[in-house]
Amino acid sequence: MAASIRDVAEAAGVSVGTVSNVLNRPDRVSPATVARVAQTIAELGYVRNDAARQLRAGRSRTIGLVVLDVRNPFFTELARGAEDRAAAEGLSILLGNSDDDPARESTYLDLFEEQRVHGVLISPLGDVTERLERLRERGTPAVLVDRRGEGTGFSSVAVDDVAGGYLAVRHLLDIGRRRIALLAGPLDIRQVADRVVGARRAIAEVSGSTLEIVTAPGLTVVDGRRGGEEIAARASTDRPDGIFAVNDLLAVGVLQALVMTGSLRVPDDIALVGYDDIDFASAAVVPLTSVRQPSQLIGSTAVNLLLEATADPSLEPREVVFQPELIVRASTAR
Amino acid sequence: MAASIRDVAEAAGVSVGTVSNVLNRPDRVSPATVARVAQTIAELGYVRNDAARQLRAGRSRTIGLVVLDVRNPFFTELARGAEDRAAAEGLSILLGNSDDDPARESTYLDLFEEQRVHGVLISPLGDVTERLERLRERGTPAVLVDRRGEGTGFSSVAVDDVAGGYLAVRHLLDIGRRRIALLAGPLDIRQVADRVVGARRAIAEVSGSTLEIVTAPGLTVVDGRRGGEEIAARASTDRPDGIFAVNDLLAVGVLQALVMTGSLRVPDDIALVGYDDIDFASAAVVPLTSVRQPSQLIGSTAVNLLLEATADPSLEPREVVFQPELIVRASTAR
DNA sequence: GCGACAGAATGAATCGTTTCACAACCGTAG
DNA sequence: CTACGGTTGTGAAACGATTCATTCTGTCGC
Repeated sequence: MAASIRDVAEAAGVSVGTVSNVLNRPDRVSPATVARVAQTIAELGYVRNDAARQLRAGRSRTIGLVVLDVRNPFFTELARGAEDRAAAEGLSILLGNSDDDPARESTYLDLFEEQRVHGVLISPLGDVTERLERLRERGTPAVLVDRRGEGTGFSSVAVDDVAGGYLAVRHLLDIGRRRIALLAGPLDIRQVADRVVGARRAIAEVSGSTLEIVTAPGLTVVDGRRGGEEIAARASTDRPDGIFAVNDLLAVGVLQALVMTGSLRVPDDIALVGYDDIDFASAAVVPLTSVRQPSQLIGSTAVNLLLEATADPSLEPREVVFQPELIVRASTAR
Repeated sequence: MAASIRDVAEAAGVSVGTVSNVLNRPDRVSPATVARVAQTIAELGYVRNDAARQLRAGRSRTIGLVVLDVRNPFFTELARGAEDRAAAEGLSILLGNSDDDPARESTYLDLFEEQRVHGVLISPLGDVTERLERLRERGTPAVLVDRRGEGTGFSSVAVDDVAGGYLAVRHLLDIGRRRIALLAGPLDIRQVADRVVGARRAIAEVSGSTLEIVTAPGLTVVDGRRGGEEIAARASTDRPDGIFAVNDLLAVGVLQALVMTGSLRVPDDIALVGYDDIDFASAAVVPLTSVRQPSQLIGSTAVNLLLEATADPSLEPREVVFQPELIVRASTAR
């Protein structure tokens, strides 16, 4: 039904090989022939069949990316960074959303394996190193994103969450706050735990400062609101003068709780710092100071590492760690 | 390097055809042979090569989906609905984000065409009907999402935005509000215009009610805040007692502006209705009444229409239109 | 006028799977 | 004992692009 390279060859009066050369190495073909073939391609509406191409090449021109949650702007930005970088190499991104479900993660890896994907970028959930090793034996490299490679033997791109936690709390201390509350999510999430470590480090540097850790069951706005309400209800002597919420959703919740009291002002009574710098952070009632991660850069860097590994599989794995950046807004501005 | 079906056949002492049958129609093979082949497949770590499969089949087992904006929860939910439905048919979803850029949209269509995708779901941006017709001639059906098919000859799945606008304003009238302000985004966005039409219809039904249209330059929280500030600054005689914002981001902005005045209360002084029912709507300072669209259902229905069209390409195109649903929360509760 | 040579074009082999016409085998009914 | 139907299994022919060794063509130098 659809025109194949053979049809084009016949119509243009050349061999299939020549048509292929026009498509892939036009410099090896005389300009006149290139023109003629291009013409018939247009006339016949010929479109290359990627499956045949892949079969011959042994691998596809697609990079598989598995993220924990597509609804999280951090990951969509990351995906965007990866996509743009990949496009520059003529590769495309197949985006999978594991949605915090190991079964879904595994299904995507199966799919990628059957597709003989060019490489895999993954922000791993379950224990996938075994799977990834199998892929590597097959010649498909993998790069971990938003997670240190550590002893896994894979390259990785991550953000220094310890530094991020430090930045946030150090900033609160720098503007004169001393009684800091840290609103954390589940401490078994590595990112959360690291940010707490960083916060402790900052506190240790300033004598007379104290850190109180309040844990929330999740990382949503509602969780944040609960935490904020608890804090707002305290006697003023028992209240912190600075709060670091380990992500922006929590911070937004805290902000809502404080604003609703009508008496506590941000930042005058309590200064507030969030994490992730999502769009909502700058659009909150009181624009939120937050710690920004270079999400697009993480994505593009991950693709770079992947390309490196493709070019030379014997290369030692590399661990790239980016430093987060503090974005100061009204919620901590004096 | 990687084991092929031929290697499996040799190792198991059967023909390639038999291995293929074990994989695709195990009922045609004796149980003993199935077991033996399955065993060697496991031993050799054989994984089917999808490219070869596709080449033979003439089309891939993937559905291409192009959305306007992956960061919009409406579309990620839609994608999720499509994905789940597709998975049930053994198909997977290739997700493309056009990001309001016709060039990106076009690039994705190129990619899908080269991949001989099973079908295309698209929430179109530029004029793509010509492209889609070409795909259809090739045997690749397409379904439009979040947009009426109208005279295009393609099936479509959309939401009745006129009804949505009507629902929102009718609700404000039902709770006794009469001076309604409608905070709109750019009126050349079809969805926005339709919601305005629906709002007018509701107003026309209740004598003594008035509708004032305030247009914002965009659809973000910041735009909403500006609009809200303008309204809050008015003399009380000139102030509406109900506001319908054409999306939740605008509504959140309005809410922030009203709350910040400290004197205007929601819903006592002004009731507020949003649109889309994003997560933030229920998590706002005052939980937001909103109009919900069945996003997952739209996605799964779109896949259904696609499968229909695949099964019988001569079928007349169908237009499915879903009705939105009003979710009442505190921002309008008496 | 001849050989050499570069540039251009050819066409067959190959990638790994599915499919389908056919062969082999087995048990059973006549 | 044979013929027959049904089940299993076989193997070769596609699918469409790329690649590479080979052939062809024309030009140039001597």
